[in-house]
Amino acid sequence: MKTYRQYCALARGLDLVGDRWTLLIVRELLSLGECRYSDLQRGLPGIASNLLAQRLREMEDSGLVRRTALPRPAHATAFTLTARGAALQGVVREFVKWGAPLMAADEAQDTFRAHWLMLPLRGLCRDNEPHSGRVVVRVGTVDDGCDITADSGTVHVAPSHPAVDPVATVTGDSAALVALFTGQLPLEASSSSGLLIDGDAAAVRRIIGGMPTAPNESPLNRSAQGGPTKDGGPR
Amino acid sequence: MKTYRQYCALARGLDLVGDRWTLLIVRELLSLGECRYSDLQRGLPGIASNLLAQRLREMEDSGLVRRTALPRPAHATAFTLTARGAALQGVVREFVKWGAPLMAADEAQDTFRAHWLMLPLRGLCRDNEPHSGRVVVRVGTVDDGCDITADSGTVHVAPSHPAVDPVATVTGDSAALVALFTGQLPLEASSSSGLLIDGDAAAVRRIIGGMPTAPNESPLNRSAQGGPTKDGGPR
DNA sequence: CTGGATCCGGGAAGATACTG
DNA sequence: CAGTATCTTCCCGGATCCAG
Repeated sequence: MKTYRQYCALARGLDLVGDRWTLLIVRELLSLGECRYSDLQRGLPGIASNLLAQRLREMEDSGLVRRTALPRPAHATAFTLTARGAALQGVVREFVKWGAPLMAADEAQDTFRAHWLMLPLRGLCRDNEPHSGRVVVRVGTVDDGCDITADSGTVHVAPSHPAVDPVATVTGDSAALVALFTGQLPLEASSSSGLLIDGDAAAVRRIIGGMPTAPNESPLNRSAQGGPTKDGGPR
Repeated sequence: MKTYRQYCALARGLDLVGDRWTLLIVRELLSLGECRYSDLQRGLPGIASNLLAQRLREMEDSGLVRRTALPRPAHATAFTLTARGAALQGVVREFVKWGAPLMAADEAQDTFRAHWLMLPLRGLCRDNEPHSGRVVVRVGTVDDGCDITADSGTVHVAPSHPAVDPVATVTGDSAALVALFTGQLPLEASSSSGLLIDGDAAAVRRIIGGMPTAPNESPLNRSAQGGPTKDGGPR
């Protein structure tokens, strides 16, 4: 992208990550961690192959991404965020918060990947049974999804891992998934709304952020960092 | 911009504000409040006239900007952020924090407007004499700058206003201004660093965030929301 | 004077095919 | 698997012109 040539922190930031697709690449690396080229392609439907290669090169040059060679298979490469790249988390988090209301509109032709829910889910999920032991709930599949681990009050959201055996798996329609985790769709109504809950439904209930949706405010707007938020909400 | 066609809050957010110049227009409206077309042109050096008009139309269509007719002069228009547009403050704030380290590199040919400092300054300034009465320090000029008001512990940063008579005015080299307010340039050294302080230097000292710069962390990285400042946002 | 519209050249993005 | 090559399309940038 052409630089704005403005001595301004916002403009200089946009000089680096304002290009089309760049922030979505950051989303993938922030969610999935270390990625192969083909992982990124799968997580970024619609991107042209040459563009992905070009962006990765630019991001490497500007110190946001690190490229490492994998031992096997041959010609395998891994892409990771540098500390500087990972520092974009705050930007992405605010963007997700701001964009949350846009998820209400259901453009049917939009593609969906279950692992895109990871970033919002990190702010949405709670352990409603802080005195119970470890359970894992999977959203999506092994190939595309995430494992939500609740353990004595803490919650962790990680990419689906084959070695993990979840006690419950939630799959189904994208809009219904969002509605479920934002509390707009009660768990009981899930089966009639394009959602399939396989396994221990109680485990699913345990991790769903239970707060009732205030009018005009999506739960996605809560701080994704947890803790005693003094946040005054969006201004 | 072409939509990403992804059912993801980040992607949908970028569909609306990911276009070139859009977030910089938000910066102007967030800093300055109500703006005329020509105000925006002055604050966005480098933008083509047609592009500014097109962006404003798009932002109006997507509910980020409101256009109102001014009584005089004839055919004068005012552009303002809607609540939804102003809600981008969090995104912009995080972007400014992330971009702060990029201000160290001094690309001499980058243009500079003093009012671009307003957003960072809202997080940077403190009232170091909470028991003193109201003083106003101007950074920049009446035409392009901001008035920093300290009053019994609170700080407000507003666009320069002709009716205001500051007790001190700080002007000078852009990099030196940044260094001064990030605490990297002591006030005493200012005169030899391309900075001109006109008036009551003690008032300037009063509002400068005094913390010594920790290694690897710019003071710009402090939360811009911090403290009990019931900041009502722009305007 | 303010707030645009119009035209055009260059370059970035998009689509697809191909390769070490 | 991880890209490159090539072609097309369309957005951006710069200049100029125009209506109220």
